[in-house]
Amino acid sequence: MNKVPIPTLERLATYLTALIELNCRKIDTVSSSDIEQATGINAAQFRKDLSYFGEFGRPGIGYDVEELKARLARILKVEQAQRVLLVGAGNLGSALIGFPVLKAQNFHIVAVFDNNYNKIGRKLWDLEIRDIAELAEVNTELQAQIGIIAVPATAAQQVACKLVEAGVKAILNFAPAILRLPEDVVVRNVDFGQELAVLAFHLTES
Amino acid sequence: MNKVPIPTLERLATYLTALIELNCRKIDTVSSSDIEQATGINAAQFRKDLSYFGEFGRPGIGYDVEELKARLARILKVEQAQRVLLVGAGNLGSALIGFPVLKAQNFHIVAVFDNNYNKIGRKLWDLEIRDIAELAEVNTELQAQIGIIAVPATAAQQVACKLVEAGVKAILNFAPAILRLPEDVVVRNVDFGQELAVLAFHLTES
DNA sequence: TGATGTTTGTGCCCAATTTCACAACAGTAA
DNA sequence: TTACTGTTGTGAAATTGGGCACAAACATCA
Ligand SMILES: NC(=O)c1ccc[n+]([C@@H]2O[C@H](COP(=O)([O-])OP(=O)(O)OC[C@H]3O[C@@H](n4cnc5c(N)ncnc54)[C@H](O)[C@@H]3O)[C@@H](O)[C@H]2O)c1
Ligand SMILES: NC(=O)c1ccc[n+]([C@@H]2O[C@H](COP(=O)([O-])OP(=O)(O)OC[C@H]3O[C@@H](n4cnc5c(N)ncnc54)[C@H](O)[C@@H]3O)[C@@H](O)[C@H]2O)c1
Repeated sequence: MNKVPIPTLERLATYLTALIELNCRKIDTVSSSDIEQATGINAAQFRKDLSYFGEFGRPGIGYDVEELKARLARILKVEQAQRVLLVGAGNLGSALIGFPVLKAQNFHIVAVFDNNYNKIGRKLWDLEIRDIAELAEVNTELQAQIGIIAVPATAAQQVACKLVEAGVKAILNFAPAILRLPEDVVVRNVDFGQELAVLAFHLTES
Repeated sequence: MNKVPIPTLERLATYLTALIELNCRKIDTVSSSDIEQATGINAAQFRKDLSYFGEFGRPGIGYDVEELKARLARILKVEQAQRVLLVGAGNLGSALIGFPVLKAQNFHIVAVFDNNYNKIGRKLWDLEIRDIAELAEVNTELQAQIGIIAVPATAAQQVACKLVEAGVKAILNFAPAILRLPEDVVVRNVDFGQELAVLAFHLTES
């Protein structure tokens, strides 16, 4: 169970989203082909992905939606609310805080930090923007393990270090910068420019 | 040159970003290991990626930054400005419009659409929010080939169809929905919840 | 009970991608 | 010229990931 491919993890999240949806629609059993229908991911792929974590379904029947949902949530560590720190109360940071889907998936942004004294103390939705200098201190109490970086690229490395000092073990980085951090900290980068570039490649000459 | 792996394309965008940066710093020649240094991507990987598109460097010397930058931009179709349509003038849409990095990478958001009559006609930064009903008409003039979907998941499919009708060939979709579109339309999905889930997986029990 | 139809879990193979390793090339210096 | 250092481009090996296909498990119904 130690060697789970990253693509598998990404798909698990997709399955979970689909299951939450199905659960809302009072559907209580699904087959792997139902999942393919709902997510576009190959049914065999789905079964293989699950097989990394044991057995989940019953041959001839399928999967219990409620149970599968619970087990996937457990695997992805979101059975209980995951606390998340956000650094950077700019355009993107504001959008993230006002993004209800995150909470629905059990990721709770519990604090926002910035270094701009015009912003510190103000409210962003229902959260007060705090001084980045207080990050470590605040997190001794909150004990969040996940951090989101939404500051300019030039400040990203510095902010990442502060997050790590504060005990954060996983970082979602929106700044176009590569972060150099200890081995045991997991980083994922999101780069919109990169996404657009891949799209543009497929276009014919304009 | 017909079968370029997607991961290669993603990395090309990263190289280009790094080269723009290096160019600004007046560095005129780089080796593949300099690129590894700057991007974290293995030097051999870099050379192999380039090899899909011909020869770029000189043995013993390295690569001319200016030239490589220009050639990558050409490959990724961003030598000239790429026009982009945005649908959804909400939290995320606003953040995207106020995001200068896109323009620096030559992606120009040239029109914003919404279906909320309280928003239509208002300005978002320097762009006027237009009625989604005008999408096709507006694009007969603009001829944008790329569209961004930043509307709720429930409206995503419908908006996608409208974009395609308007001539868009590539879509960046931020809504957590799977889009069913003609074969010749390229789609990339961005899902923050998924990114966070992959991060959370690596955490120890909280 | 047995026959029939579904659906899972997974061994196995193939395709895609990454990494290695080295010949070929370019410069430099004696 | 020769020797030496540095660096590319690329076949070939290694690794990784995806999907088929089938035995085994379960339900249903006569
Ligand atoms: N706006 C977008 O749609 C978008 C999209 C993708 C990526 N990004 C990236 O996300 C990051 C933020 O983008 P944005 O548009 O929100 O920028 P922004 O300028 O609106 O906000 C950045 C915020 O970070 C704060 N900040 C700067 N340095 C800081 C530091 N050292 N410590 C704490 N806070 C600091 C600023 O005060 C500001 O509030 C950038 O790196 C950008 O490239 C933005
Ligand atoms: N806010 C975020 O940080 C964030 C992050 C990732 C993904 N997303 C996704 O992006 C999408 C937009 O998020 P948001 O936070 O900006 O939401 P939002 O509610 O702030 O904005 C959505 C906008 O879309 C418009 N709209 C709705 N239906 C439409 C239609 N049929 N045609 C045209 N316009 C329509 C609405 O009027 C509104 O202005 C959602 O799918 C969300 O899940 C948001």
